Amino acid sequence: MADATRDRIKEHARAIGYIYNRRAASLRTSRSGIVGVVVHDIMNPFFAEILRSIESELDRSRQTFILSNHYDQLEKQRTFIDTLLQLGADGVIMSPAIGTPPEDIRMAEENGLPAVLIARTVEGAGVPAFRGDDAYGTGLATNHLISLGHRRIAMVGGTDQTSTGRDRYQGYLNAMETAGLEVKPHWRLSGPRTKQAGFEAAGQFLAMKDKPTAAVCWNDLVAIGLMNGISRAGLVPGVDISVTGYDDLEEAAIATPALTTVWNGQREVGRRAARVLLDRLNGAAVRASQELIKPELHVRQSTARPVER
Amino acid sequence: MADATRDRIKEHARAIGYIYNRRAASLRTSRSGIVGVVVHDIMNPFFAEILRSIESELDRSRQTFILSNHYDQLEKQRTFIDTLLQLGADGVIMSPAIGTPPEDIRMAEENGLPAVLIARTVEGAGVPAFRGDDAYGTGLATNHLISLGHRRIAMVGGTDQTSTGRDRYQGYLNAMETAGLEVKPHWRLSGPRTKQAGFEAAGQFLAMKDKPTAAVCWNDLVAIGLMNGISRAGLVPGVDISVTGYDDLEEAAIATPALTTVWNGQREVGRRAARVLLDRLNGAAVRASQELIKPELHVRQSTARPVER
DNA sequence: CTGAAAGCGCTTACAG
DNA sequence: CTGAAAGCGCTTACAG
Repeated sequence: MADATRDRIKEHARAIGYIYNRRAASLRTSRSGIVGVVVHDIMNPFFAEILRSIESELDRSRQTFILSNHYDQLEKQRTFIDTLLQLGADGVIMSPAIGTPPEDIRMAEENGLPAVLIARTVEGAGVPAFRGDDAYGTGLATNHLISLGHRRIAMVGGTDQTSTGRDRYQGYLNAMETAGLEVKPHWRLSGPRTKQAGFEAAGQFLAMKDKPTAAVCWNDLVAIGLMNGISRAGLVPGVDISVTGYDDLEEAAIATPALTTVWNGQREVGRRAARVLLDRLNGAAVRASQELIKPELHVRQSTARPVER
Repeated sequence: MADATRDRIKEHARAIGYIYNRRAASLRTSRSGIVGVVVHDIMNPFFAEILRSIESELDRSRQTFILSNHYDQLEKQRTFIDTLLQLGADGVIMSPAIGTPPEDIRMAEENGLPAVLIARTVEGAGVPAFRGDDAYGTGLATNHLISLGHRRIAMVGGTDQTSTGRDRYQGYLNAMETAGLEVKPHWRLSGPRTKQAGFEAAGQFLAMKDKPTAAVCWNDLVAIGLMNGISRAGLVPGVDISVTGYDDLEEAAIATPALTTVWNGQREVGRRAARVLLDRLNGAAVRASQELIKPELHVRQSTARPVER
């Protein structure tokens, strides 16, 4: 049958309500047109912004994408990868759950499910990874506070269990040490990663002896929560306590006070990850590249010279 | 082959790396284990909370769910429904895009894709719908402000193009009229549905002549944005201007000031929608029921007696 | 160039 | 109870 004829038939078929059966096609061609995306939590605006750019990139190539949260539970992540394998998905973009062994990713790859990592890295996975240069980013924030005259600076939120967590803390440490400033262990309030947790950390922060005059926060959510908690306690964030965020979410600019933060290139991360995966689907060779996107400091109203009262 | 034997073989097969091919199974059984969920914007925390409860409900029945945004574009919604049909999805839970004709939903149903609506209704679609009682909810907020002594009350955000928009405005109108209060048309600032838009609406709000002393907002995002804008202008939300939200997002309680808002039962909406869909998949008959979840007023710090200065 | 047949990996109805 | 065969709806390699 000639192509033109086939096209005409298909067009007519569609008009009268024919539905193309992708399962059958996929069974035959072993191409499903499905790409999986799994992150810690899609409701987190940081991932939400990445997802939006992945979405627009995949849309363009008419790939359907399946989204899932793993909530940092390896088991949930494994179930999802299993599902993708069973559905014959063409690839997966993932922000690996804490503790993901490289074998999990290699297993996917060996079963024909190419993977691309975002936001976090897995040592030895041998697949492309896209994320921001976290150490450099918190360095920017810390140096900014130091240059304003702050000497006692806390780091609020995050965990040492992820590469991102270690890198961000390291950037803060390096900046403090380079400036010859003391770093007290109890100035590290690790844990918080949400607005709620940042809000709750305010009490702990304000109760510290040698109370810091500034806080480098894990992300914008923690920073905004912390600022809310500081306000609730009757102090003025951006005046009494300087606060920096991380990510530069859309929300950072309209917070009160407007948040000084580090732009993390989430659009860029999503776009590039999607493109590399699409390239791989079209037969390009894997390069286990580690692309670091250079963050930028966006100074707004939440940081100022320290006020000694 | 006996069941026990089959099970033993399957178990062994899995152990040595066998991957079950769901496409093949689905082709044969015409059951795919996939449920589609399409909403205006999954990044909106209101939907995010609904999605979380849908997720936990579907997880329990081992259904995979595919998520998509339609951004209120009918074309995107149609493409997604097409995709679901092609993949042989078992059902769809949707918050219909503005202007969705009942035929779109009937088409899905006729092709074996049962639908359940959330948050919005489509007249004549003949499928179950779950949402809050919006008119009642904004009535609660408006009456609360009236009882505090407010006489000039604005309504900020939302659109008349959705059933929800019309219902919420109607609830406000009814409450005002029942109390014998005047409603000026320019007190309705329609449009805003995001934090950003609420923030931008503050200028317009504060510039009104006969400036209202309180604002009933479309949702929590608009309310928080508006409060940020009011703060930025040097006024104190919750003192100079009372503000109510809608939805009672997790964020409402930690906003500054803590937001008085209307709990909208999003968990409940998601849970029930998922259950009814699962029931339908298991052969239960459709009932085109319209379940209204009763909202509740949660009073916090963003509302107080009016201050005439 | 055209058309009929094989086969993707399952499940189920059926013959033995 | 067991095992071989048919068939879901596509695509592709192949014979004519």
